Amino acid sequence: MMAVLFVSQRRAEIPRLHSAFPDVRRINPDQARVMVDSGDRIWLMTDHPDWPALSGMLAAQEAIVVVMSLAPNEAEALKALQAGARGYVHALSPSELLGQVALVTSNQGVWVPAELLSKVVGVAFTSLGGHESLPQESLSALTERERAVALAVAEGRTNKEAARQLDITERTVKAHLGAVFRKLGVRDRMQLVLRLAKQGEKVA
Amino acid sequence: MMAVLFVSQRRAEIPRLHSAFPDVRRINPDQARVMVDSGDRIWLMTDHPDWPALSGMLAAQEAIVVVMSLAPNEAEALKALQAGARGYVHALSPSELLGQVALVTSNQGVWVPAELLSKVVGVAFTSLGGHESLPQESLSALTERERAVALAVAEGRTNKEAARQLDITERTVKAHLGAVFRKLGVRDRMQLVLRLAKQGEKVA
DNA sequence: ATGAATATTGGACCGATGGACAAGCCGGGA
DNA sequence: TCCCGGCTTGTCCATCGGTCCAATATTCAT
Repeated sequence: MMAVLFVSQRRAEIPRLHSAFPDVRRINPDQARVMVDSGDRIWLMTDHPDWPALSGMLAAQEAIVVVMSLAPNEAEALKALQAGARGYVHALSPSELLGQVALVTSNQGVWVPAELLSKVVGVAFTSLGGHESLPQESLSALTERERAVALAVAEGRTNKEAARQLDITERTVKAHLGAVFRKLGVRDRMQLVLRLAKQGEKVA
Repeated sequence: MMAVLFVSQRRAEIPRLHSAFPDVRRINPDQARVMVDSGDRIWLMTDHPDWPALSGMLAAQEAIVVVMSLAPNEAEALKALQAGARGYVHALSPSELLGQVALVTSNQGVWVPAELLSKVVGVAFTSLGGHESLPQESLSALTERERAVALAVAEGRTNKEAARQLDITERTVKAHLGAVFRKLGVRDRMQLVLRLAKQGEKVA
């Protein structure tokens, strides 16, 4: 458990990664889906065409994904974070920095190179003006926690993932979700997301 | 050096912050500009009207700023990060969590509550126009039957309902659906409907 | 004709989901 | 102080959803 894995298509290894984490093992992208376990720390190279999908899949399995690029840039950083990665770093960073990244990401933190961070945040900030509160129409009938659960689920998260994000048990997520279904008159999570999507487009 | 400071207008102290950091001292917002030094760790309450400006000033002095709010929300989180804060957290978080936040932010990391993180990153990403694949594009990768099943499921039907509609077995629906998931790189029907919804709004 | 892709179905397996029934904790109001 | 609504967790259980291993038939291209 808690394995440290280096996922890359072409590159066999990264010396500084090994010096920072002697236990690191290298696996192929297509091996990743079956070899990765919850809590594993994944260093994912961007040398595979489908690395965002792979990142999303690994993140969904509650692995801690850090994307490594040989040519870091803003767009790729955002893609990585959107794909569930907890970090985005230059592949040839010093081992001390890699250790720092691991420390941060292992504690619910996000690590992005300082020069990219400001851009990421800036972009997010400037784009917030338009579509801030979309689906609060029917959500107003819900309590705060029910709303939080509903939104998490409507974003495609599983009950387990929603539980982890809200720091409650899966059982509590089910309780809130059941209340949401009852109040909104929908039968399951699919109907919920469709309902919210429909209202979202009405506002927009 | 490396002082831990709690900056708040009204609130005298936060018990859990003290238990996490016994050395923390409380100062007023107007004292902050002169008392803060490089490397200091600042816990900044949002109970002052000009807290974003204050955060920016402290960040410019290379202090590590974590914004604390009694009612965390997406807009405020973005405001905090845009103002140079390294973290944004609920003011009444457990002391263990506060310790984690300090650990992350002290190591170049960014800390945002899990439920807000996805939104912040998501907003940033969608504003960049990072999508390449249009709806026809992704659906064209599917066969005719796969597309029919995908659409039925994306409209909220269960496998059983989709089977009845297409006059095939539920088992066959599962088979096609599995192929759809594999080709589109999604893990389940929720991700599918979200994918199609996202692409749909771009076309519209 | 032979192989590749597609469509269909079966069985089995197991995790995810939603409901039913119960119950403890906490904060605010009567 | 007592009550109530919201938040939290538990167990049990039926169903749904997704995947793996096959199998058969059809079409199309080489």
